[in-house]
Amino acid sequence: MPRGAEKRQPKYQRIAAALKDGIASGLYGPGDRLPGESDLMATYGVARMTARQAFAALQAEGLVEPRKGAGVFVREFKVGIRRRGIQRLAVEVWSAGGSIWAADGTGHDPVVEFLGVAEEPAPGAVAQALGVPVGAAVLVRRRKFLLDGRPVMLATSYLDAALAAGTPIAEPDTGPGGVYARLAELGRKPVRFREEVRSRMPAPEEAKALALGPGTPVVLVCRTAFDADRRVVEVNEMALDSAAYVLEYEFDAV
Amino acid sequence: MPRGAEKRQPKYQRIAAALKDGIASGLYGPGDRLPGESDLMATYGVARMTARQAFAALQAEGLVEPRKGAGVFVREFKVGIRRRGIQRLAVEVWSAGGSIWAADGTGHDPVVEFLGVAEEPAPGAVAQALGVPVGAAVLVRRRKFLLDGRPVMLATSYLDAALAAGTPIAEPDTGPGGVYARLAELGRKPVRFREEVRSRMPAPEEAKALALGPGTPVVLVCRTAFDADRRVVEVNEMALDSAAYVLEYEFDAV
DNA sequence: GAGTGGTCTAGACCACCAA
DNA sequence: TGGTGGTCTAGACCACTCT
Repeated sequence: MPRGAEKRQPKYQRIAAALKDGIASGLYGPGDRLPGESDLMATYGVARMTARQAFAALQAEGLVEPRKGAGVFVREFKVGIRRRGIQRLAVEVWSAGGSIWAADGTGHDPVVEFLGVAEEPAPGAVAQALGVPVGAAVLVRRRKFLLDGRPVMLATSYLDAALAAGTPIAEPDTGPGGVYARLAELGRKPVRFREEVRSRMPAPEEAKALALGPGTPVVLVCRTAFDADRRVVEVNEMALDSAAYVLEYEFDAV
Repeated sequence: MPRGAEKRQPKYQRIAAALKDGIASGLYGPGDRLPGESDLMATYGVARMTARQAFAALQAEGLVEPRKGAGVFVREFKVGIRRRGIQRLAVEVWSAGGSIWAADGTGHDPVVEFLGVAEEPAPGAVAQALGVPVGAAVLVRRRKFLLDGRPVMLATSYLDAALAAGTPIAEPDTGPGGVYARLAELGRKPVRFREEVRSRMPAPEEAKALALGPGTPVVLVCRTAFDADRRVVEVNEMALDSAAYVLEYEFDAV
């Protein structure tokens, strides 16, 4: 084999690969502390910035998490919330006054932190979906969901202000069955839903609000609710901690 | 207010924020070149590593993309593929010999790069789902999908080898309607699907195979296909370029 | 108080790209 | 060929955590 043809790989990548092996092999388990920067400097005979680059590569993959003053630790993944996209929105769930979350099978409901409700001018895409003029007032409800004290989702719900103003929908607590039950009482019962799912890296504000470690993407779910006349009654934009969620959609082939 | 209480923000974050403003305001549009490292050093009077840290922060958000020898450029997002999770798997699509992708509305089918088919011992989770003993031979089909020459998805399909071996399913080209049409001919027609959706940062191999820039997550879709007896006939694990895809699920509330 | 990671400096050599 | 980003060194001071 040709001499010196394969050896070209940056030092920091070799160090990162070695650490990754240690994680994969179980030498370092979830929550364990990895060798520190000075350990790597001594072990591999490199400068500190090189050791830091190795850690940066692992952070970018979301495998490790540095803690100031303590060390670098193997990520512990949160318990997955299994979000059953279709069953959870079945009419009987919310029409019976139940929480949509009960269908998610976590065993216990999350804490909802209410961040506010307000009338605001509609963003372009939302206005178009709701069928109101761009800039028209829409009711905006913002909430944060926490499970075991950890934030897992941010949700922003948009409704036609002409429809929802003055109803319990504009209150912090919308009552049993939530917004959908109230919409049904207003004669605008949601009968069909569309969820669009995307993913990207979080903006710094999102990372802070969800307490995301480096290398953790957010999953964006945009749900549109339709009534029997195919009119849009709600648009709900959610940002989920990708380390906390599995989205499940189960359906028949016809 | 307390003196000196607010001014504490690292230089590299201030520089990153200034660049981000430039992107948000349209000063730097998609594909534009940003000021280089030496520009930042001169403009802000910082060392090179500090300027690089600022760029690293933007890369982690997936906003910019460095090109060796050329500069740092604002990311251009790919055209979104709208993947209609439910309609695309309707029986009539593949039973008529059509491509599942035709329902995705991109206007043109992707190129499929066949990476191989083989019998391999089943990974634990797959074996359990397929109802075969752990380590039993399963048929594994690996493919890469490209749109306009760019890779957008990796797919690994698992089937019971006892069922699929010796059939067109074990061939590179499975014929009109694909694997599902062949399963139907074998009396194991898929009638129900479950898709589980996750997201995380890619491993280096995935990033390379999908030509992902830094700061681009992958969306993982694990599809399980059931026949009329609720037996699992296929498990398909897919890794999607999150910058190329929007997943859509539309369903009734009952 | 000792050790950790966070930030920052001031240099260096290299491979790659564009003019 | 000149400028770009990629890698790397050898120091420095700081805030924080742990004990």
